[in-house]
Parts: sequence; structure tokens; C-alpha cells
Amino acid sequence: MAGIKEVAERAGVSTATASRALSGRGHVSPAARERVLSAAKDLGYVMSYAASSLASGRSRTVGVIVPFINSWFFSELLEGITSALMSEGYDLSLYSFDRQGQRQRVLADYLLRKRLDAVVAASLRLDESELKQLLDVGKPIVEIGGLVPGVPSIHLDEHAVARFATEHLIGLGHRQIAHLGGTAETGPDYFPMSTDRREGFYAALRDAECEISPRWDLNADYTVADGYRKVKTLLAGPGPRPTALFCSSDAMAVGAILAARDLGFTVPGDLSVIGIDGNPIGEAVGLTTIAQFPARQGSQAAEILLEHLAAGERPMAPQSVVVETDFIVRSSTAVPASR
Amino acid sequence: MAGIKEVAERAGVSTATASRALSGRGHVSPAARERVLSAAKDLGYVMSYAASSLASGRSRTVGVIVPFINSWFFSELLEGITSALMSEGYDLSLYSFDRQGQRQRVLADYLLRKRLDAVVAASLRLDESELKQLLDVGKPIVEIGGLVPGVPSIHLDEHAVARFATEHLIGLGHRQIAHLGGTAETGPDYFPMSTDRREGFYAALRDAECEISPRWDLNADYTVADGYRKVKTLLAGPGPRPTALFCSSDAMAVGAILAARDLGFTVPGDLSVIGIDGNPIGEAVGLTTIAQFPARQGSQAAEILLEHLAAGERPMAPQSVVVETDFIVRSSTAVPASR
DNA sequence: CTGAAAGCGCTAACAT
DNA sequence: ATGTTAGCGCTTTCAG
Repeated sequence: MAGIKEVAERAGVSTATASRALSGRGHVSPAARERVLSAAKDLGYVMSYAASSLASGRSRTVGVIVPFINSWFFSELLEGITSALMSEGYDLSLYSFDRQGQRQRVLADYLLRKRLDAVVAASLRLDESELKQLLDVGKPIVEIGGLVPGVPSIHLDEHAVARFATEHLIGLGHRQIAHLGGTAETGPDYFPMSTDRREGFYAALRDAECEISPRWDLNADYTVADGYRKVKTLLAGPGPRPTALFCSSDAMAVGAILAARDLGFTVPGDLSVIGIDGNPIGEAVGLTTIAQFPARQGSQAAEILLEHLAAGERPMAPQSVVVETDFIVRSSTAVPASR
Repeated sequence: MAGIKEVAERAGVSTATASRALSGRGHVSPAARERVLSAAKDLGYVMSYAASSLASGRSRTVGVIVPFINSWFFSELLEGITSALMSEGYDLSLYSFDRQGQRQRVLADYLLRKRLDAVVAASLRLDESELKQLLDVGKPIVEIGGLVPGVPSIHLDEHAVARFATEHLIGLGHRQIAHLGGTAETGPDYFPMSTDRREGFYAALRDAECEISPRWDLNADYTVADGYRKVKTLLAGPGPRPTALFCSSDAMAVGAILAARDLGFTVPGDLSVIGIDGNPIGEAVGLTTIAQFPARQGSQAAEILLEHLAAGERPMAPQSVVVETDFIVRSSTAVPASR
């Protein structure tokens, strides 16, 4: 297998010039560059990343940490990050942990050493010392969907979005509105995702002086199945029923709609349902939702990092990007039936 | 930042011994090992993977190639691969391509060079020359869900599974059975996923001498939304309706059930529906399905690779593992209504 | 703009 | 069991 030495020889230049021509760093005469490039092509030259990385300190690899992969949001996110990274020739190293000392190992070993040029962390909860470590090492990092002081982040305005969704229901005339949020924690490693949404929801309720009932505050694990279960229990139970339901995710909202239908209720006739996400799964049940385009968030995060890496070593400005959302009105929300 | 040299010094041994103690390769006296390990801990030593990789030719990184990330099957797969890899301290490099020369670049640059120790390819269609390259380089590789001659693979017996599902419907008394398969291609890079399932379906139909109608042969893109659309068109259209429907994926089956319900049909009363996957999304609509546990497939693939890497360099035996499935009967299938 | 040469930090013979 | 030493293949000063 040909190395840079063979390429240089064939092109009649030194390995230094070959390296410069190949990497695009430093000046090389057009003629020399041309010869190097074609020599490389002739020989089927492929750079050794290990060697390059050892010598230069750059690895052309970005680490991505997610709480789990199999969820609509995070897999879309990954999709976006992957494509942004690949089109710049960067590698993506994927990490996901939720138990044991894996967290320590990943954060310490992988992030702190030359292995990674940058990190995108989704919902990752960094404590002070971890953050300090990362910043000390000078690794660019961006958070998606979580706030860590001092770290650039991309996220939606959870509070405002939840409030907006709730106000949509209120605007339609609903006063009895239930809340289906995410289960509190994904463990200590990651941010709970729906805390701010819950607050936005209640803020809207309070402003409109709607009744607030703890019986109408549900939590599920973000899946269709659990949303179905929890909402079925609520609707089938005794006591007054809400006329509308706010869900922290579309998947749970779909579960909720199916549960309502199974009990003989109509949506939106007997129950209006709104979700957050823009998960296509909602289409088939006509779910009204607020779309947040996670793939775009992912590629945006990657681009910020890539730009930073291209520009050089100055520390990252802790910018905070609030992503745009679309309000998608379908058929799951309507004015409440008059009683 | 401390290197192996400092660690060796502090432990009072040579770097060679330190290296051996740290990596576990070669013999080191318990005493020396102890001293090295504690010196490493004291200094917060973290190995440089670039250097290690350059010197040893091993990168402790496994490449994973998937057609896309955001689908239940592939993200479950990834989940399984990730956890198997992480628990052995391996890194996972994620690739996904569907256009441009990315394919070439990934296959040539990444797989052929020292960057990766092994590869798991999901549904990846390798042509002869690519395969030859990979085998020449001696990189262990396992395919999931696709057959490439000479490459070890993990997959279900698509034909048998589809046949089994179809025979379940036939066994209930159905004779008018429609087929909802996957759209033919994901591009030239990957295997179409449902070809064998389609054949198994028709084999069962032929054996039972059921009628076969091209009008009842649908294709969708594996999503709930598209399944919904296609089935709604079928059921709302003129002409005889099937009494049962076989779907190549649970997501499409869910779409089908929702479409049927929206048209006022009951499932399974007017239409029995069966899927393949074991996607939890089917739970909420009572979908009968054949579960295939992709996460398990992923970790199995990773374990095969890891074992091979641990054992040394002999070429991989092109074993072919057929994964187990579970038949999960819920409420979407029943005997046809007598007409 | 180009070349010579000194490493990057670790591993693996080889020798002891 | 341990130490010595020669690289792994590339990048990057530093001279020219």
C-alpha cells in the first residue's frame, strides 16, 4: 500500500510538499500540486489517519453523545449530524451510555484525548468539573436540547413552544386541559426533556385562569405505547374528563389519540390533542403539532463545529441558537363540544 | 498531559513494561503491573489512540454502515451494536450514504485504511470488486440483513417469515389477501429489503391456491404515513376488497390499520392485518406481528466481530446466522367475517 | 515555494 | 519478566 513517500517520489517532490498538496495546508505551486494529486490517484493513495492524527493533533472525527438512538428525535438528529459531517469528510463517533462507568470513560478517555476534534452532546448533563475538563482541553463542543452554562447550544424555546401549544387549545375555548409529559428523568446522565415544557404549559393555564388538576397531569416515557396506556387510564377512570390534552411529544400524542378512539371518544370531538415534534407518525392520525426539525438542528450543530474547526483555535463563543418551529394544524384540535 | 513515559518513570519501569501492563498484552509481574496502573491513575493518564493505532495497526474502532438511521429497525440495530461495542471499549464510527461519491470515499478511504478494525454493514450491497478489496485488506466484516457471498451475515429467513405470516392468515380462513411491501429500492447502495418477503408471501398464496390479484399488491416506503395512504386508496377504491393484509413492516401495518378504521372498517372484523418487525408502535393498535429483535442482531454482529478480533488474524469463516423470531398474536388478525 | 529532518506517543521485536 | 530501540506514516518547523 502506497504511502505519502511513494506519492512524493512519483511526483518528484519531497514528502513535505506532497503533504501540503494533499492536505491543502500551506502553499504549493500549481504544477507540483497537480503532479502530487495525480500521483496519489495513480497509486490509489489513501492517507493513514492514525499517522496524520498523531502528527497533527487533528483527527477529523467528531464525537456525538446521545441518551439513546432509537427515538424519533435523536435518530433524526443523528441523521442530520451524519450528513453534515460526511460532506466535509469528517468521521462521526457515536456514544450512548446510561449506566456504569461508561460515562466516565467516554468523557475522560474519548473526549479528552486526541481522539476527537469536537463534540456534540445531545441533552447531556455536564457537571462543573466535567465542563471544566472539556473547556480546559479546548475541545469545541455544542449542546443540543440542553443548557449548560458556557457551552454553545442549539435548542428550542421549550417554554414558549409549550405555552404556544397550550394557548392554541385555550384559544379554541378549552378550559379543561390535561398534560402528558415525559417521565422525569433519563437517569443522571441526561437532561429531563420535558421540564420546561411542563412549565410553559402551566404558565399558559395560569394566565388563562384555567383549572389545574393534578389528576390531569400525566407522565409517560415518550413512546406511543405508554402514551396510550396513561391516557386510556385517565379517560376510562371516574371523575371529570378534560376536553383537551397537551402532549410533550407526538409519539405520546398518537398513543393518546388511539386510546381515546378505543374508548369510543372522538378526536377532536370529545378530546382535542396537540403534540410537539413534527414526527411524521402524527400524520396518519391528523395530529396537530409544533414541528421542530431535529435533523436540521443536528446539521446546524455540526456546521457550527466545523466552522469553528476550520477557523482555528480561538475559544468558542457560547452562542445560543433557538431553533425555528412550524405550527402544523391538522385535525386533532377543534373547539370543544358544547356540553 | 502525562504520556506513557511519565507513567513508566513514576512506576520505575520502562515504557515497554508500562505499555504491556496498560494494554494487557505480554507478561508483566503483578508487582510491576500494580505500580504502573496506580501511576497511570495518579497522573490521570489516558492513552493516545492515534499513537497506539499507528504503532500497533489496531484502532479499536468498528465502522457501521447503515442506509439510514431514522427507522425503527436501523436505530434499534445501532443501539445494539453501540452497547456491545462500548462494553468492550471499542469505538463506533457511523456511516450512512445515499448519494454522490460518498460511497466510494467511505468504502475506500475509511474501510481500507487503518482507520477501522472491522465493519458491520447493514443491508449494504457490495459488488465484487468492493468485496474483493475488503477481503484483501483482511478486515473482518459482517453483514446484517443482506447476503453477500463470502461474507458472514446475520439475517432472518425473510422468505420463511413472510410465508409463516401469510400462512397464519390463510390458516384463519382468509383467501383474499393483499400484500404491502417496501418500495423496490433504497438506491443502488443497499439491498431492497422486502424482495424475499414478497416471494415468501406469494409462495404461501400459491400453495394454498389463493387468488392473486395485482391490484392487491401495494408498495410503500416503510413509513406509517405511506402505509396509510396506499391502503386507504386500496380500500376506498372500487372492486373487491381483501379480507386480510400482509405488511412487510409493522410501521406500514399500523398505517394500514388506521386507514381501515378511518374508512369505517374494523380490524380484524373487516380486515385482518399482520406485520413483521416487533416494532412497539404496533402495540397500541393490537398488531399481530413477527418480532425480529434488531438490537439483538446488532449486538450479535458486534460480538462476532469482537470475538474474531480478540482471537487473532485468521480469516473469518463466512458463517451465516439466521436470527430467531417471535410470533406475537394480538388482536389485528382473526377469522374472516362470513359474507 | 520547497526540502531536510525532527518528532507526534506508542508498540513490538529483539535482546537480556 | 523487563529493557532497548527502531520504527508506525505523517506533519511541521526551520532553512533555504
